[in-house]
Amino acid sequence: MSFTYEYARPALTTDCVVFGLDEEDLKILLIQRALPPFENEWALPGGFIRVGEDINTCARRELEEETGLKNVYLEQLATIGTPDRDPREHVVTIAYFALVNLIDHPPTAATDARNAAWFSFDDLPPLAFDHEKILKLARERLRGKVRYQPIGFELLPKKFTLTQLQHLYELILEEPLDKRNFRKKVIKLGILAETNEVEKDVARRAARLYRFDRSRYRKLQKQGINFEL
Amino acid sequence: MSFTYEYARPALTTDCVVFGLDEEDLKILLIQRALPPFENEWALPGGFIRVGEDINTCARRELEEETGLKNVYLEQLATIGTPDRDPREHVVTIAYFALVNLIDHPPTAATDARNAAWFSFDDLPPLAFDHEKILKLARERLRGKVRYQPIGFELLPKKFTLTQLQHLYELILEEPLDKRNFRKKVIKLGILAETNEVEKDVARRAARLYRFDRSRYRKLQKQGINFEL
DNA sequence: CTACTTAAGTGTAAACTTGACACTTTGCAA
DNA sequence: TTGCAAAGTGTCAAGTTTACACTTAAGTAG
Repeated sequence: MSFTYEYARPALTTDCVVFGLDEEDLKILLIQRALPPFENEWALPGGFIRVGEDINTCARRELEEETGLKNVYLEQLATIGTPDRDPREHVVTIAYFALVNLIDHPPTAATDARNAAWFSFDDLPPLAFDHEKILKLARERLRGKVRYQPIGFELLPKKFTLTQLQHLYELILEEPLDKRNFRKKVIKLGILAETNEVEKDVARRAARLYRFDRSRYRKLQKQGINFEL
Repeated sequence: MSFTYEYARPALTTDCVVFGLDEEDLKILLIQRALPPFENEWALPGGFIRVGEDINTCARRELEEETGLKNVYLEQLATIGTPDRDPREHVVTIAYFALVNLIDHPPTAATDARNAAWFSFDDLPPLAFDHEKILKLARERLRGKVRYQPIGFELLPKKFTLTQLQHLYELILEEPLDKRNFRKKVIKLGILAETNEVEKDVARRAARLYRFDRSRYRKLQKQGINFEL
């Protein structure tokens, strides 16, 4: 079967930059391509949009098919339509970025048999197409986003310590933050709720666990905050 | 001539929300459709992407073809791909927003023979497709943008008064600002250069004219600012 | 059971920023 | 010359930001 149109059309894809946080680092989820072009090279998960399919649905579908991830936080990043970005033909791609909690979605769960793997942002393999450019764009967006929207719900486990949260911000902003000032500021935002649990299995004083206050978090996500430190 | 593909493809268009500032109001540039669907209705300027054409180039080309505007400030807004947004078939559109100075591009220049016209944002005709939704999205983006990027270069004439600049901010934010505080804040940003000219032909004390310091302006546009008032 | 290690947790003061607020000056026109 | 309309200007109190260091708690090793 084939499809005929009066005018030539570029092909349309979605690609997804998935950020995950583990104990140590901010990571990116990549898949290894099974087919040419760029066979065996690493690439962002993504694929062709089907007619009649909403583009956000497509991004989620491709993500699940290729990496097993679902129900992730997904946001449109940009659309890239440079004519020569795919050697086959003119392919326009809608880039997304996703935030997932690597502790609930550990590397193994996504990796098995699917050839998907998590990479540290600053230890990436060469990437297919212009995916490195898209990845950098996503990285910048994340850095920008953190200044006017709360981030963390999506990347951290349900319960976490203030140190973990600070560490996340330091990874995103790539600068050290002052512990006391960070705590003052983040507590004043009112998005955190103290639990009466503490960390387990640590060879030192255990830190108190917090969780996000979902409704307040969503509200500030809409309103915008001002987070500089 | 026709083009055949193995899989069905959505069509791809660009649409552009053009904001213009005149003495009184923030305006939007619309065109009246010559062909079905939505014949004779008002719509955002835009059209189909050609194979081999970069998408940003397409947005500029369509804007110039339909409205005569060129060399405007253009930024990607979002890509919308709801399958039923066009009654003919699945059309994915890449929405842009543009900022132009209505004093240098007066309505007449764009309107002549082309059926393009400027409308006040809160006095719009019914719009074709989902263009009203796109327009609202652009309006929100503009309101958000103003808080972390300097805006004005693109919308104001070369030389302008502080009152004009304040008026622009009041239009975008839809709230009145305090004159003294506004001036203090905007001057401290360091993006303004005093000229030694004043307004002409006003029946009152003439205000001093300012212009933007281009390099400082661009720098802050990249770095981001924090503008709340 | 003591000492050590490691990170948790906590407060203050100075500098700076924000926000509220009202009167005088200027230039033209009547 | 008087009136009008908008330009232009400063201060103070409240709140925010920033820099900075020691004590507490919990587990581990000797």
